Amino acid sequence: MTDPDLSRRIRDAGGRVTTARLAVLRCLADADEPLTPDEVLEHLARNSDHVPDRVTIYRAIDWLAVHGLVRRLATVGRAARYEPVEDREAHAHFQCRRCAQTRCLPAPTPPLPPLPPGYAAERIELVIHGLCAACRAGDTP
Amino acid sequence: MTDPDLSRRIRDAGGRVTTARLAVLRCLADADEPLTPDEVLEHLARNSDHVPDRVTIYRAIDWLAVHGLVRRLATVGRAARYEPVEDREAHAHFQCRRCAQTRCLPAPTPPLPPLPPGYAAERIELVIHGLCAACRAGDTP
DNA sequence: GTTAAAAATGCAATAAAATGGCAAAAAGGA
DNA sequence: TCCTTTTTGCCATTTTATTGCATTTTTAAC
Repeated sequence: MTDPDLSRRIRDAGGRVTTARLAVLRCLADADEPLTPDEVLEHLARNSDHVPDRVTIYRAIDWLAVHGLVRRLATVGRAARYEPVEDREAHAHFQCRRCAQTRCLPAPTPPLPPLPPGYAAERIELVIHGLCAACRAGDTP
Repeated sequence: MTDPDLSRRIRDAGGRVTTARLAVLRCLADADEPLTPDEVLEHLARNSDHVPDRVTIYRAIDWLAVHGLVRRLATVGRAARYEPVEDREAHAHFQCRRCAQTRCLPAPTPPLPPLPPGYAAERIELVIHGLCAACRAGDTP
């Protein structure tokens, strides 16, 4: 997705197109796995000249999440992870219990189970826990 | 599950049966939804005379998790949530995006999607995101 | 292009959740 | 009961995230 496209998405969501928002969205869109705010910061520190403050990253991600351009995932690790909301959708996430790596897996969304009365479902997430290839190759289970 | 049963599970896992471990396991087993370490502490503070230190709770939960008596869930909120590992298994979790309440839902475990080579799946978790009845009843979406 | 209002950012301080080190206390077998 | 090992409590520290406020940037109007 090109920068003008991303800018447009931000403007359509009713916000100002700022360097930070664009850079964060760009970063998440380019990454092939969900990132933590700190990972986003690292990426920007490596690939941009002007690196936004950590707080700005948090606020940009939060704004993007509230406006539906980005999604916060359920994670087992300590830090939150975010991925861009795109069309490809319908995928699951694998989480390594050793290194906390999180990656996307192609998988159909399972059917929605019945909810208690009054509850409203908005999204369904499938998390596969286990060991990634690298961690399984290394010793200690 | 009775206390002797829980003690037995701890001893069988190869650890000492301590007040803290027993109390934490008891607390998680009695709760009808997954709890955070702080919630466990609150429960114990209300229902016991000797309240273990917060750090002890963390360590007890961790020990129970490492030894398979308790399970850490994937959460969207900041704090980790744990549930006891029992037989009833095969259930999903609903997470309210407003109040962060997490509750168990009866739901079949979906089929395991194909993993990249070298990856090993150990558990599959289904998280339903949405609004609980209470939060939906209250105003602002 | 200026300019002014509104929105976003940077910085410092603070909060929340979790972890590490170490001496004191408790478990469990002899 | 005594001894060894494991666990606990307390304090300090780390990691992750949030808040307040002055300054800067964005954007729309001129």
